[in-house]
Amino acid sequence: MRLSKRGEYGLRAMIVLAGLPQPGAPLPVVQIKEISDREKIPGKYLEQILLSLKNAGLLHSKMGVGGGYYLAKLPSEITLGQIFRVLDGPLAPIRCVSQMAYEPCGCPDEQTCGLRLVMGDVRGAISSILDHTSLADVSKRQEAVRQQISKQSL
Amino acid sequence: MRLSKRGEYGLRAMIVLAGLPQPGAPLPVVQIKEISDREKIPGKYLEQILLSLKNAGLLHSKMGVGGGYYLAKLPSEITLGQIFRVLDGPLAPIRCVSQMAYEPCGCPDEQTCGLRLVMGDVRGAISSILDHTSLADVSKRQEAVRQQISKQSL
DNA sequence: ATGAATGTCTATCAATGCAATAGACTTTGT
DNA sequence: ACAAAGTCTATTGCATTGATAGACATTCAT
Repeated sequence: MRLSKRGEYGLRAMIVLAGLPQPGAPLPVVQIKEISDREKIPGKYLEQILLSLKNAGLLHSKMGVGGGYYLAKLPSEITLGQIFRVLDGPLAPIRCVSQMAYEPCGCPDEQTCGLRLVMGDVRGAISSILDHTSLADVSKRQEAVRQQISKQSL
Repeated sequence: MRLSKRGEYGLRAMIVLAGLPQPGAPLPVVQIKEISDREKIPGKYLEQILLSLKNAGLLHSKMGVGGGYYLAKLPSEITLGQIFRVLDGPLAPIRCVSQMAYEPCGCPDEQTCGLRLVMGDVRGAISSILDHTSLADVSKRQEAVRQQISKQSL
């Protein structure tokens, strides 16, 4: 049940983009290099990943001096599920329970297939997290943890 | 978030083993060929899979004429999580949230890493299903669905 | 207009893992 | 002794993954 490096890097990058201290301007534009340094991700690889995310409509970019990437929507409007699907495909562990990419699996009877019943639950559980957690939720949660920690250290 | 064929075949096979109509004898012994025919799994591949499951202590076997495989414990004592881990490794999407195979992931601060917080939830959700669903639970559920269906057809 | 800074695009590569196949070997029952 | 099962190890083809490379396009400052 593994998240690929592609997916991992992409999610990390989007979380950084969403969490960066916003300068007065409405659009915090960040360069690839800034993100790859911060998160220790190979720059050239991250390049491809951000490009995919851009082509999927989750990021916008600006070329040239002072350019970089910025979120295409508000952090509260981008879910981790959207990001994941762009980079790693369907959430479902097995295609016959996928909502976005269903395909029959050839078992004798799909309706009563035990594996399918359980994997349907798993897909649902994963989706209920990733499709209902936005980048804004992640930032909030990080902040909450930070406060928790500073409270304990008193 | 994909289940490998190995994992899929192994889970299917174990579910079959657990669900087979039990002849009077305490141990329903089933041959590889029987399972591979029923579930349309390449026989030689299934062989390796069942062997792994045996070496992991989830199956027992009997060689020679009239031999085959049978569950090493009661269906209620074998969880899908156990089977999954033997064939596909840790449940966690990312190693830094794995209970069985933890490894640091090198992010700046693990405690406040947004990705880690969310993937921890995902791991928990998957585990709460697979580690709390036994082969007996699967059989019960299949039976329930069958009854549901026959009720509707009236 | 020029040049530097940035993103865009496509190709390529090595390594790995996956799915499957093959075949020789061992044990057991009759 | 033979046939029916599981055991074990090697091999193979193929796709995917993670990464690197380099030529190209756009933008801005001067």
